[in-house]
Amino acid sequence: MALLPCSDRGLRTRVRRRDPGRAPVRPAVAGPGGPPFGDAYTPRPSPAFDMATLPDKRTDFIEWYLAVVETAELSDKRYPVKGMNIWTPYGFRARRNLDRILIREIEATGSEAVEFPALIPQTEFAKEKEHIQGFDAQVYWVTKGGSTDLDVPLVLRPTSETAMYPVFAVWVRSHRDLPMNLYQIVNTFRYETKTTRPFIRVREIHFFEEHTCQVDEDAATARVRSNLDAFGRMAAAFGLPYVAVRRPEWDKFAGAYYSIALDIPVGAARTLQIGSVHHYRENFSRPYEIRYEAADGGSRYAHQTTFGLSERLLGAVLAVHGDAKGAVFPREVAPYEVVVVPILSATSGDAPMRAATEIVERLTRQGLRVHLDDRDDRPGAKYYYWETRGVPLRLDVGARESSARTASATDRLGTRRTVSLDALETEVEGALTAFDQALLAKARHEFAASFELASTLDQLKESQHVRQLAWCGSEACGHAIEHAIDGSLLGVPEGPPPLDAPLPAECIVCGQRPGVRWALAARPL
RNA sequence: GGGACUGUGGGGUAGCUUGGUCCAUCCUUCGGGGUUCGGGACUCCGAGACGCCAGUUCAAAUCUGGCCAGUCCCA
Repeated sequence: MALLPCSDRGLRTRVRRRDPGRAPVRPAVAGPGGPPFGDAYTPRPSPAFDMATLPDKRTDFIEWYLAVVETAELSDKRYPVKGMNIWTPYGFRARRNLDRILIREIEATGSEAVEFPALIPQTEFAKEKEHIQGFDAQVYWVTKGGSTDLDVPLVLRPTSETAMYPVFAVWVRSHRDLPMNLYQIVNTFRYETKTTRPFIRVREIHFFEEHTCQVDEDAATARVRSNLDAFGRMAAAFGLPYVAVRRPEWDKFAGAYYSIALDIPVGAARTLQIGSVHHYRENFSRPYEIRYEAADGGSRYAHQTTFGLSERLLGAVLAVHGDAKGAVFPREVAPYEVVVVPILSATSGDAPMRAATEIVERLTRQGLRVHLDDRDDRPGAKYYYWETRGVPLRLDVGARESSARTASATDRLGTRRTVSLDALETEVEGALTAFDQALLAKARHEFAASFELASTLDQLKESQHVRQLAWCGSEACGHAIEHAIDGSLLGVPEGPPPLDAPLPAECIVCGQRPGVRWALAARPL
């Protein structure tokens, strides 16, 4: 086979992992002189692998996550540069679906796709002070062309403000040019020094970024709202309950007037930021001279906004929906929505295969992403295989079904039903819709259970959830909260907080200041 | 920026403290044959590794140095 398949032949890896129930295999003592041999050394037990057992999601979240990504073959970690993801055929299918959802929703709000270059001259990159400071430690530099040093070093874009805005300055002339709402989906590069994780923390980021220019602050605020609404529709497609939080001053995007982050709870007491919307006011339009002539003849600076998302959404889908068997995809994200497994035996004849082929053809014509698993393998092996890969719906056709003109449908949450071939299209559609609803309901239930009210500093410290607390808004108290939980003050929720409770009169730290509001705090993943 | 640790077939590992019994163990994977096929089949045959470069030594997966890659901790 010349090309690695994107389906059930799989990549040439099968991941096995240590039985999580086993005692730690590494000796606790490791002297400075090297490996802990001698008396302190206990031989490792021979590894026990069990395909059915992933690490426990509750207790070993990260290990579980990595195992899910590997067994689902969404990514290949065997690349010699840290944090650079390889999109496998199966993973790329998921990524395409991710992009499709983002494109559909953002274009519905009147945004247009563009693409700007990946290399940015140092001179442009350096124009906005806070921005450059925020990214300075994270940029890759291109300093040579061949063996010749470049006159002006080039930055490999960590984000595209500084690539776009010098050009926006040329494009924006009149108030009639506004609003200008543009987005691009490109790769950006950030030199992460912390541990990288597939989809969640990478150095080459598959980045969705919308950049807009508006006539004034109110129009920019309206664009922020519009982005938040659009994100709500995107999140629905991903089946992801989330909370929009206005980040505290010290944690906003470099150069922003304010930042609203989109956070989801994952694992125990952790949160994952899956996107952000920023209001820049004139912070960039002034240094980049993005000015327009207003209706009254005056010259004004544009007010700008940005909206950023990435493949983290895929990580979030895995983190939220995945279970003890592996990945679980909502139908819109799923590489395949339906897999058909013909069940053949010595006595079954070719009727099951004929029925399976008919099903695949009809559902494909219906616009579904369907795959026929006709491998020479046992049915049970195929069931496990597709379950680890998160396929929403599986249709089995054996001798019993084919003679009855039916198929047995099992969704990824375990719901079984029999569908009639006469009404195949509508019944499969119904099963997929029901699956998505059940998945979302499950996610919402877990979302609601992941927050906890903290009324005292002790409660704040001991909570094993995302904390909802009363905060006066001062930076000193904010840092006290962060110190107490060894995490971050995520900020103030936009709209109602996750937990419906009467707002205390006093800040959890200082106990007195006015201006108290609900805030959320957690350890970011 | 400072410190510590790790690197063995495609994946996971044993071997390393005390160099030789290792043309490297086990599980899985991969290729081929046969019997099978309604929840991870069995069997037979075959394939596949000591990160890289030097050094010490009669002898290096094992010791030393450098490099590369990765992980963790502290700033």
